[in-house]
Amino acid sequence: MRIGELSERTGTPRRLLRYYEEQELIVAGRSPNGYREYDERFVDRVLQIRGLLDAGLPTRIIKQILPCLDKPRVIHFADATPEMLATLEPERDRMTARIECLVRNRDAVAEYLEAVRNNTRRDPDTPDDGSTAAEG
DNA sequence: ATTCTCACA
DNA sequence: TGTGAGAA
Repeated sequence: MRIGELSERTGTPRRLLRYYEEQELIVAGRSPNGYREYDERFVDRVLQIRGLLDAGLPTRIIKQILPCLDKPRVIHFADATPEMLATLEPERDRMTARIECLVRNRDAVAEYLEAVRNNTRRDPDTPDDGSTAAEG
């Protein structure tokens, strides 16, 4: 498939797909006319990249771990340099911290929503004549 | 349609 | 990290 189709199927702007290629996150084949050619598995690959990026990982790190994620069943221990592991561990901790932060905020929002629901059980369309100022 | 590069937030 | 514009 060409870049347009991959773009639609991954919800990723074409511009961004080329950017990922420039960052060496993906490598596209080329048609005789110079157009990029992608095969089916790039759909999942791009989705995974988006996920890692969204988790806060820099492209530089993703580039390193992507080959390992590509073949989850057979991890290439030889590629796991001490330097790479040293880089990855802080990233793992950052992800953990991010998750905890999200959980806190989700709970805070949920609590707010709950409180608001309890206070606004009247229909918003109903004119307010002030008779409901004090409740409960 | 697709490609590239330069510049910028 | 991601986008816009111009040109081919």
